[in-house]
Amino acid sequence: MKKGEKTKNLILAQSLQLFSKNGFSGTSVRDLSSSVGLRESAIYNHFSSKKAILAEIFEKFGQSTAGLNLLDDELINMLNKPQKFMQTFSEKLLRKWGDIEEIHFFNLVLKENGTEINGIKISVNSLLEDAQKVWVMIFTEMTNHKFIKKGSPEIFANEFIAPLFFIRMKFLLDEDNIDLKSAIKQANEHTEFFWESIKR
Amino acid sequence: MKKGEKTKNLILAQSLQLFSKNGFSGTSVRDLSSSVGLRESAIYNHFSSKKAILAEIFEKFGQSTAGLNLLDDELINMLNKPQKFMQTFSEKLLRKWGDIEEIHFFNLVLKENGTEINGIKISVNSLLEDAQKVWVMIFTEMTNHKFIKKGSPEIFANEFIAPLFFIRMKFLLDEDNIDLKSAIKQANEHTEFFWESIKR
DNA sequence: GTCTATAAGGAGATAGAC
DNA sequence: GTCTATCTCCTTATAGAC
Repeated sequence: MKKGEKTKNLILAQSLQLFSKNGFSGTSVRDLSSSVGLRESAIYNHFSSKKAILAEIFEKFGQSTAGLNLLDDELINMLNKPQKFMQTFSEKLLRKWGDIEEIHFFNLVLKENGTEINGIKISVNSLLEDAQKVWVMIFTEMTNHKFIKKGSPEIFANEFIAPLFFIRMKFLLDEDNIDLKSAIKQANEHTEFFWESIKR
Repeated sequence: MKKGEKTKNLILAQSLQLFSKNGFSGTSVRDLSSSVGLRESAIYNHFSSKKAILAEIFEKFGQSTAGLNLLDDELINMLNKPQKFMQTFSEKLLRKWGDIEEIHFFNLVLKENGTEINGIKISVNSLLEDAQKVWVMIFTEMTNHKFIKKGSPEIFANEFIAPLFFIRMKFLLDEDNIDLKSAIKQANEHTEFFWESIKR
């Protein structure tokens, strides 16, 4: 990181927090600068406009990984034990979702859903669809290797992911009431229930 | 409805639409009045403040029914046919969710999640929890009457509702891309899949 | 890179005529 | 109930000194 980027990153971090709490329109450059400890005008030394800050937040956090980065070797080697695989993955995913920056970003996406930024529409849907695609792949693989029973990988993916998103909304949305423990517990219950439906 | 309430209701309707699209902070009284066809000051003849409009929107739409009002006699008499019951209910629920005012209100709740209004916190969670409670009751009933297999009604409720919310987010969130047909199709697939897990 | 000062317009809200 | 006119404060953003 360049030396001069320190303040810029501080502005980005504070912006993410404030935007996620009060929305883009609900946050003034004044709010923002005072939370960083600068004057308003100093902000414009790092960003050309308020909207440019939002754009850069989405550049930084916006490339949804849909949990793809969680698929390390340890997990891949578990593909032949689907229940263990799903349980391990869920827990990793929820821990990632429980991270304060992830929570802020998710809240921001919910608040700014539909807003256009640099010609790209902010969309909750894209988050859901990305996750779905990954799991269609995984269940296709599992079906091909006969680790699970025959069936539509699309339906399997929906049925597996939907409750995880539900859990995220219930336990990992309000930063003052993060309940990772309950989230993981409920995810385990889900995986167990789901496994009964897809085991051979 | 009183005679003088006509304009007031028009203001409420337009506000719901604009707030849901641009957020509360992103909508000015000016935007609002011009969309109604009045001057700003005329708004204050019906509401004491901009915030009072938001409050009244939540009074009008806010009492989540969680689908309770969908439980008519026709449905209640189907309790002994759980699959048919769930399928009929889902379709009714999705049709309700596909209503343009419901979509606007849901988007508003997502945008203003966490905002306090008259001391009450706007919360997506309360929507989820309300729905969950209703279905815990239903599955308890079904279990007691041995229409479905033994199991935790709470888990059954989560597993049944979560995919419906997922479907709502996917097909009934963006008012310019409402896809009720796909929503109902996917809900039927879900019900069928879920039924296999809970039938005796 | 941050400061002070300032521009130019938008915000919510009120007063009083019709 | 709606209008015109107006108030006061806040908003994003820029200019130029240090």
